This record gives sequence, structure tokens and C-alpha cells, in this order.
Amino acid sequence: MSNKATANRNRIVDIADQLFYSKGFNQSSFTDIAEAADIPRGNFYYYFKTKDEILESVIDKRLSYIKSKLAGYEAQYDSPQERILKFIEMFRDDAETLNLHGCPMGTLNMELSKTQHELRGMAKQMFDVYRNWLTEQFRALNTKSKPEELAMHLLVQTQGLAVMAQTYNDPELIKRETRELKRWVFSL
Amino acid sequence: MSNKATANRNRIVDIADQLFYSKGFNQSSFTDIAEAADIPRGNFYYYFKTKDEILESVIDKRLSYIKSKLAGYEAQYDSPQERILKFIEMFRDDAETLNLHGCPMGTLNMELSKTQHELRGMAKQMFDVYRNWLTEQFRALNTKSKPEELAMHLLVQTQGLAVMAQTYNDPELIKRETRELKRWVFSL
DNA sequence: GTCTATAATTCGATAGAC
DNA sequence: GTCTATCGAATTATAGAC
Repeated sequence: MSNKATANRNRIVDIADQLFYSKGFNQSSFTDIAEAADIPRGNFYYYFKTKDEILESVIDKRLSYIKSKLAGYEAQYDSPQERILKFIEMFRDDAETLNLHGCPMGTLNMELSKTQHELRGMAKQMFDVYRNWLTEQFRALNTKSKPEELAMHLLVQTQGLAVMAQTYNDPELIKRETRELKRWVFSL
Repeated sequence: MSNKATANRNRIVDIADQLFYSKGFNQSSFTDIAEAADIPRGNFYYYFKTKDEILESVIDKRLSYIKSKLAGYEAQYDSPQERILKFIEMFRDDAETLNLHGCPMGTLNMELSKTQHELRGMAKQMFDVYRNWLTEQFRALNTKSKPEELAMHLLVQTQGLAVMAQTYNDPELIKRETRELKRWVFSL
């Protein structure tokens, strides 16, 4: 594949990533993506044969982004407590985007759960990465509760927060609830 | 409107309600609804001119269901604590459906937030009813935290629970987390 | 690799006969 | 009230010239 072709492909994935997040997977058409990526409609199929293939690439990209982010936390912070706090702060710092479009993982999983059960497995992987990573951190914290359950509990909180933030668009909500979440981590 | 016409209309709304929940609003077509309700495609437009109108009727139906349910709690239980516990138990008792399709309010709101901002206002009303009712119950509980924030916090928990239940389909998750939620209510 | 033209289907929605 | 026929737009996708 030539340099230009690779660049085109990457641009398509970036654009599709944004559109799937902001408009949803089913509501983003080939035309939408092609136009935004400035690729002629006909030529588009040279890069991706089906919408499912695009989603696969988008999720791969998101997965490596998540993994590199978590690896960064591990490199930068030694204590599991600090790492968990960073996870919560990441959520707090994305408040504006979350208010607008919800959680990229949560909204995608919910959408695909409804009608595209096959694709949903891929989307779930994103949650798995966070879930496993958080479980390891809680395990290292050596709490009396089970680390798996604490990790899941934290995911429940952040997902619920994303849903209610998206629904009510209240900038105070994410601030307040993430503050409480951090307090909860200290209390463990 | 004749008896038969009224019956047809109600059946359309019931079917649409189910389809919007299980498949999503955008993924449910006129054809889907008409076929499931056994109304000929052409005749369908006698009852509803647009899909938005159907959604409006579906939300009206859901709203009155929610209101009657909450009114039932108020009639049956005197203490605000008991009423809040019933709200949590309702969630727990719907575990199977939640695992399959998520929360009917949450998934609809998230879907409409993405591309149908106008319709989203209607869907938000469902949350408003719960939110206001819960706020009143927490106010009557006379806690030291603000009742509005407690109500929102409980909604955050249930919505996050719905997202993670739908994602992982773990029957234990809802049981465990609702148990914790009830404990939280007792601790207030 | 690029691009045009277009197939094939589905969508929401309408007109009008009965 | 019922039903047929159909429109126009949008959808995913393909064939084939350049």
C-alpha cells in the first residue's frame, strides 16, 4: 500500500471514529464518512468493503489508545491508588465531551447490543481492558472486598455518570460525583 | 374513532414500545411496526403520520405507567425509606430484561441525544419524573446531604448498573449492586 | 489506485381509489 | 376506514472505464 493510500485509510478510521461517537454507528453512513474524509464515494470501497470492517479498525484504534493510556499511568505512578485516581480524573477531565455525547464505550456497546450482536463482542473488548486493569490495581491495593467487584463497581459508577451527564448536561454533576468517587477510593 | 380503530392504535403503540426498546428507535422501521401490529403498510398512515408521532405516543404511555407505579408506592408505603427501597427492588426484579436490552429510559435517551435532539426532550421527561419523585422521598428522609444530589446519585447508580449489566450479561451483578444500594439507603 | 455510473434495496411518506 | 400503488431520498454495494 502506498503512503497516500495508508494516509487515506488512517484518515477514514479517524473520521469514522469521530462520527460513530458523535452520531452513533447506525446513523453514520458511508457517504457521511467518505465526505468528511474527502474520499470520493466510489473510491471508498477500495479501502473498506463493509461498514463492519470500518468499525473493526475503529475499535482496534480505540483499543490501542486505551492500552497506551493505561500503560502510561503504570509507568508514571507506582501506587495502585494513584493509578485508580488518575482513571477517575481522566473521566472528570473529559466532562464536556461526556456531557455532549456520553461515554464512547458505553454508547457504542448499548447501540450494538440492540441489533448487532456480532459486532458487540468487539466493542466489549474496550470494557474488558479497563475492567482487567482496574481489577489488577484493586488487587494490589489489598482491600477486604474482592478486586473484581470493586473494579466493576467503579465502572458502574462512571457509566451511570456518563448517562446522566449526557441526559442532563449538568457540568456540576461530573465534578461532584468524581469527587465522591475519589473519596471512596481513599476509604478503601 | 371506532372501537376497532382505537384498538389498532393502541396495538401500534404497544408494539412500537417493545420494538423501540429491544431494537432501538432508529432501527425500528414503519414496516417492522406495521407487520408486528398486523396493520397493512398503507393503512398505517391513517393512525400515525410520522415516526416522531409514534414515539410521542410511546413516551406518553411510558410516562403514565411510571407515574402510576410511583403513585402505587406512595399509596402502599408510608415511609420515604420504604418507597426508595421499592424503587431499588423494582430495578432488581427487572434484572433479566435489563441484561438483555438495558434501561428503556437510558438507552432511548442516549440514542436520541446523538442525532435527534428535538425528540430527546420528550424522552428526558421520563427521567424527570423519577428524579423529582426520588428528590421528594430523600427530602422527606431529612438527610444531611442535599435531596437533589442523593436522587441524582441513585439514578447514576441504576443507570450505570443497567449499562454494565447489558454489556456483561452477568445475573449476579444487578443482585449484588442493588443489595449495596439498599445498604446505602439504610446508612443515610 | 481513482473515479463514474449505477444497481438493488430500504427508508419515510403521499395520493387517491374503494 | 382500508388498501394499493408509488414517490423521492438515502442506503449499502458493485461493475468497469480510466
